[in-house]
Amino acid sequence: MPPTIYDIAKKAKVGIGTVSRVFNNHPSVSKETRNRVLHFANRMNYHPHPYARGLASKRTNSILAVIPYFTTFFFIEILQAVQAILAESNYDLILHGVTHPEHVEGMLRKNTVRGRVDGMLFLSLKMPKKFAHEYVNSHVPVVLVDTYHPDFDSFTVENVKGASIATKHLISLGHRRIGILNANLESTPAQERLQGFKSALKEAQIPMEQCLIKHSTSVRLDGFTHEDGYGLMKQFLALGTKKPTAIFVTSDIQASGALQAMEETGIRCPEDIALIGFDDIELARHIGLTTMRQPMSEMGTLAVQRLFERMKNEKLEPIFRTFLPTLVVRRTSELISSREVNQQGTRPIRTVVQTTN
Amino acid sequence: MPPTIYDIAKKAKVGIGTVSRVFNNHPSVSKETRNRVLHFANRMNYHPHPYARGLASKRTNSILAVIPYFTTFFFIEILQAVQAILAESNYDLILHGVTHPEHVEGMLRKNTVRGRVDGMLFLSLKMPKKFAHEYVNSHVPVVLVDTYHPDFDSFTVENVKGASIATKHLISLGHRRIGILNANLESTPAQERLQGFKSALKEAQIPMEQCLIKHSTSVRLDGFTHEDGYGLMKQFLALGTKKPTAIFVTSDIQASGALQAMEETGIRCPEDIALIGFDDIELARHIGLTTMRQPMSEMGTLAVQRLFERMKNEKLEPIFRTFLPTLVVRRTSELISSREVNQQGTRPIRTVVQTTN
DNA sequence: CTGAAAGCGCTAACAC
DNA sequence: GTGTTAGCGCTTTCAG
Repeated sequence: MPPTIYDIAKKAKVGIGTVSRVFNNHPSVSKETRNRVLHFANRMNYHPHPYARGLASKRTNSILAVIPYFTTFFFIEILQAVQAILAESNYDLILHGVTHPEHVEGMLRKNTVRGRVDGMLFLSLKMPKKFAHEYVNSHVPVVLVDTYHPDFDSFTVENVKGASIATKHLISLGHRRIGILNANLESTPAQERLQGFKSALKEAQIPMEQCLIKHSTSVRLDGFTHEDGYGLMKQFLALGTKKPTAIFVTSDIQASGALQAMEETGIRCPEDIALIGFDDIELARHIGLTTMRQPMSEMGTLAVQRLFERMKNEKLEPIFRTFLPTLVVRRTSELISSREVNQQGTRPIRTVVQTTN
Repeated sequence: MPPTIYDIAKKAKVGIGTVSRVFNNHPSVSKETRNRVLHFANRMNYHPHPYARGLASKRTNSILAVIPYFTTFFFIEILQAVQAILAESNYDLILHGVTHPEHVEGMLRKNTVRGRVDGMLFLSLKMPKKFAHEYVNSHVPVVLVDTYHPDFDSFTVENVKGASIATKHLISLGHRRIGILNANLESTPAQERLQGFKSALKEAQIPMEQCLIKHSTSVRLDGFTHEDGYGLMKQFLALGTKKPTAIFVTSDIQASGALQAMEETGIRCPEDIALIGFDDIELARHIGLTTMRQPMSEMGTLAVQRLFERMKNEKLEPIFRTFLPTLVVRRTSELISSREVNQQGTRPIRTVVQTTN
């Protein structure tokens, strides 16, 4: 049986209250008694029981991260940043990957309303109305990432602008027949990226062609998958002479599928069709994919920091912070004419990060 | 203030014990009262407080996963399987990525000894002696994954055999000058894979050449990184005529770096140098890398299942289960002579999984 | 500065 | 079957 506060109180010849104060860094403990308590606590290897503490104090020292599908790179990279900060602050990270959107509500009720955690990071999912209301009233600290709700702090990516920058990049390379390989239009990012794509074309006065606009109808991961990229690219390649010369693909993972389809068909990239992705997951670097980098690590960091602030200060006005993706130029959008050639006649993979305004 | 067991007991005109029994599926509650309780509980949106429950019952309904470096694909894929099972069973997953091995002890003490969790999954880290002893004595359920200790259930990969199979695959393709691009030899998997490599060469009576054996000295992720693969491959390529015709790379992520180095230098794969990796992370499929597949999902699943068993039944004898990696043949080890060529003159990416004995 | 006492919300005997 | 009661280990007044 691990020692309790009583055991160490007895040894140190003090009341349990004093022991408690010591472990909560309460100022009104004499240095002397404090040291004595610490001494015995240490000797007996005492550690406060988190649940007892949680029950009595209503603080749990842990936060909940709710993410869709546990597996995606995007979330992994965000959570990595989150976890780093939490570890420093002695907080636990509880992770809930929701597979079916309809599971969200039950999970929320169980975990947040009943003092399971001190705060919640809610990523990429629609916050149910019912809960939005309840959280605001009951002061449960919530921070949203990659999703928006007026009543909460939100950290989101500027998908529209990002898509527009991506498209303009292709235009600046001289492309005029530009396609978009999109995910499922049910998802907000997919909608926004389509919008950015269209606006860029419009601005450049390039007419839109319906056959160059393709999107996934798959529900799995909202179509942000290798397979969807592969399949849709096959459709593009079947277009014959009406093929685009460049394509904006709405995620790196789809782009990797698209590249595979091209390789199989003998269509070269960027010579025949240039490609630009979205996300800048690690994979993008490995396959030399030009893409729009989302500042995942930064978003994760800022989101937790904000959550901590909110946990300290009940009533902060919600802030809405937005991140602009950055253009990262790699091989799949190299300008053919200016391409560097080395001794062996091959192209080096290199990464150029451009700061966009 | 959320309703407590007292609130709903009052409404339902029963004692709190009865309410408690209802929520713990205790058999001795009449169907009638049970329904009445449930009715009011539902109406008042009652949910038991996890911490109060944990304090009183000594069960927390959550398990801890301790992993090194939060980011690696290998762990992500294992945890994905873990999380899937936990979600079904209504358990919470608490995640601790340890960045510095010396942090392990403090973390362990804080979380497991004091009833923070019901059980622990311990991945890829050395279990400190002190704790091994303590856990066994205090009956804390622990299951190890990708690491071994005689006192606990362990699920590990047969690195030696896997490496041997990989090497034999290259030999069977006709290669005789075979190199190994290894991670940091400090790490156990690196040692074991080197051992398997050597034994396969020996068995085939191929003399070993020191210049074909290279390993990382980097500490970051024990050298299992893209950068290390890139750097070491550059060294191989500098070997000139003494270059190997095939290389066993000890992880997919290193192989991706190696491939990049080859591309930059104009060395073709598999024509000039064939490659085989280890892991079969998602990336491997995307870049057409032949590799040894580790059954990560299966390991994760079996590990939690075993953990659950152990949580139910205090005193089980530790089991030691081992997984044999499977050869997955893709483009980087294609047999040049028998390669399929399609109309466009390009090679299709295809995956062949071979069952090995 | 410190001890005593009253809970936090629930579980688990123990009676009836 | 069901109510009652004593904790689980800690925090937090309230006195002194």
